Amino acid sequence: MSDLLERLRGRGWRLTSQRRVVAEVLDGDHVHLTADEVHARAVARLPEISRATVYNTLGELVGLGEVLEVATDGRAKRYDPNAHRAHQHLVCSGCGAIRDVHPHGDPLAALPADERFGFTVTAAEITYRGLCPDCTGQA
Amino acid sequence: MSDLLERLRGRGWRLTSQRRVVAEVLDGDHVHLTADEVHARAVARLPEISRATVYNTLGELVGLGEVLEVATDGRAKRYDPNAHRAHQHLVCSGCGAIRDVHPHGDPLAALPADERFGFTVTAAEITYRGLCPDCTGQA
DNA sequence: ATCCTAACTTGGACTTTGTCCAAGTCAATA
DNA sequence: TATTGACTTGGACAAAGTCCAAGTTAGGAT
Ligand SMILES: [Mn+2]
Ligand SMILES: [Mn+2]
Ligand SMILES: [Zn+2]
Ligand SMILES: [Zn+2]
Repeated sequence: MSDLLERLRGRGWRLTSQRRVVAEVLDGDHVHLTADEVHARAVARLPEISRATVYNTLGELVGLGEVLEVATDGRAKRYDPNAHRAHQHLVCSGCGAIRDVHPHGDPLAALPADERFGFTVTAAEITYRGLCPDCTGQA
Repeated sequence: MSDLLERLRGRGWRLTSQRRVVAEVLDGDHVHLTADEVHARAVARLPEISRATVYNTLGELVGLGEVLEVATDGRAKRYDPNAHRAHQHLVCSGCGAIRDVHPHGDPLAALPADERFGFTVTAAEITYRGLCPDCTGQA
């Protein structure tokens, strides 16, 4: 993730303390934070950072393909820095926990041509749902 | 969908004009309306129906398994009356159009045991993304 | 080292989507 | 047709996100 800052500089970004902090917060490969969670953690390091800047920066990172937007429920979007290895998500219906998972095969291949209705289909996102070990116990 | 009203009566529902109208609006198998779209169409038939009742009724139908909630973007949830035949969704990234699709194979089968992290996995939702015929033209 | 300025950040107003509640209405049973 | 608990209503409230005018600053130019 530290080379993320390099890549951004290469793209002509001004390296502000705000952007640095957002990048730090997103560090790690199994992180799926909401914008407000990113903001809360950013504030811990840089108390005056605003919500607007967090939203702006996340949006820019998504636009550059450095971060993925994940909408597994109808609630707040989650921001996923693991943008460079294709993966899917396993979500606990009890507590909302999210894990990265790697199903085998190409999910696109399962959609036959006569089910594509003339669309140019470019991606398939799979959300697996179930109960995590903790939530399986207390029904 | 007219037997939906029968099923609901069987479950002890009061058959109010509001619920009847919401059921009528949801009639059809390839409909994916937002709550506000349902409300707008319901108002056309029953001008005094409230947003709260539309939300209540949709929530109840989802709870009964008669309607599915679909969250394909980070925007408003869509309500899908096609709850009795398993299917997935193909979404146009340009205009948001949604089609029901039926990929072959069991999507759950693609997730190996060592990628389940102790979860009891019960469902897999696939969102295929691409451009519809109309949007493929004007880049 | 200092200046300059387009790019960036900020707080708050605003929008969209959805929830909640107290008060009023009505469907269904008797 | 009387009763009553289920249902509906409007509006207040909340969560998630967008937008903007005004202020600040990173980084190139001097
Ligand atoms: Mn992920
Ligand atoms: Mn559908
Ligand atoms: Zn859980
Ligand atoms: Zn389209």
